[in-house]
Amino acid sequence: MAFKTDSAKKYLKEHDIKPSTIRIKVLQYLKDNKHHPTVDDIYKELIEDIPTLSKTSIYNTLELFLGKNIVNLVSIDDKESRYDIDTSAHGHFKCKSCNKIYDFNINTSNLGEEDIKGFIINKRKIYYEGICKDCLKSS
Amino acid sequence: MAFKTDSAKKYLKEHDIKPSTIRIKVLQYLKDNKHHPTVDDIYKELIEDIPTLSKTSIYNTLELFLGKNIVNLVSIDDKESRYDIDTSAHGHFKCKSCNKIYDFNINTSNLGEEDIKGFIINKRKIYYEGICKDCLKSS
DNA sequence: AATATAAATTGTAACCATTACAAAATTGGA
DNA sequence: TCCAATTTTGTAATGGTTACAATTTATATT
Ligand SMILES: [Mn+2]
Ligand SMILES: [Mn+2]
Ligand SMILES: [Zn+2]
Ligand SMILES: [Zn+2]
Repeated sequence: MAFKTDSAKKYLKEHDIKPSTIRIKVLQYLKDNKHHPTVDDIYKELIEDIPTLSKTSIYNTLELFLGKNIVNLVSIDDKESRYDIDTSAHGHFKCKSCNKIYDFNINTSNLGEEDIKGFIINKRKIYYEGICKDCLKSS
Repeated sequence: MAFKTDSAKKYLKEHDIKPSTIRIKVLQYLKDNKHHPTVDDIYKELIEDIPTLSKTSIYNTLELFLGKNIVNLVSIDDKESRYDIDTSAHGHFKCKSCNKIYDFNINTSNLGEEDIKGFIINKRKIYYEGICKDCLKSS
């Protein structure tokens, strides 16, 4: 637990979120596990600490976080949603072999957005898929 | 029906797909309706022609088309999958107001993919969301 | 402290797109 | 025509997500 409870409380308050027990724990989990976890990943970990935890609470919390823009939804997986506490602009690469999701930096400024000039762009989602270096090496 | 039956047959054969009745109809629909339809969109239209049509057949056909790389999956909508017969490299913009999905050209060559150098990239999916020009005008 | 009110959390059922799978229908060749 | 392979259908199951009312917890008031 690298991300301390006090930091979590402060962070939530700064983003206009009342720091409840579950919100603090979810935020800590996201800050400590930046590997784009699913709802189930988070639930399975937190149920250890909070035996009464409901999966609905994880959904509620993430929905709240999304609304406050402190997490981003990563829909690179067709089955279940993933969540990313890193809201800086970056792309995601999913390896079809090991299923790992890699972050990579992007430079959208010269991507070329002439066709949608005059549109308001709120979110840019960049999803790549293929085979990662590690998997290529071991084959 | 701009895309003729004979052209559809030829196209399917060229891509190693046996041209069955349903496959031909689905391909024609996709060629004539490039607005990224859902399974239900396709089903609702084709059921008019083929009263015995099963929705499973649409799923089967699209799964086959995906495997043969003649359609792309567009996952910009969180609820249901969309399909695109245009497999050329382009991005998708979804307007949160009118829900229309726009195509736009991209230039991934200067997007910056240094972080995943050495990876095999099979697919690039670029999803934007925001408000389109038309919706901005009428508000 | 006790009470009242609001907010957070839980539990359960429903939703619904997608998948699994076996039965039925169709196709094409011998 | 007969047979086997392929295609298509119908139905049930799956599973992530959502709706929502009940319960619990936090906060404010007296
Ligand atoms: Mn990320
Ligand atoms: Mn498109
Ligand atoms: Zn890999
Ligand atoms: Zn619009």
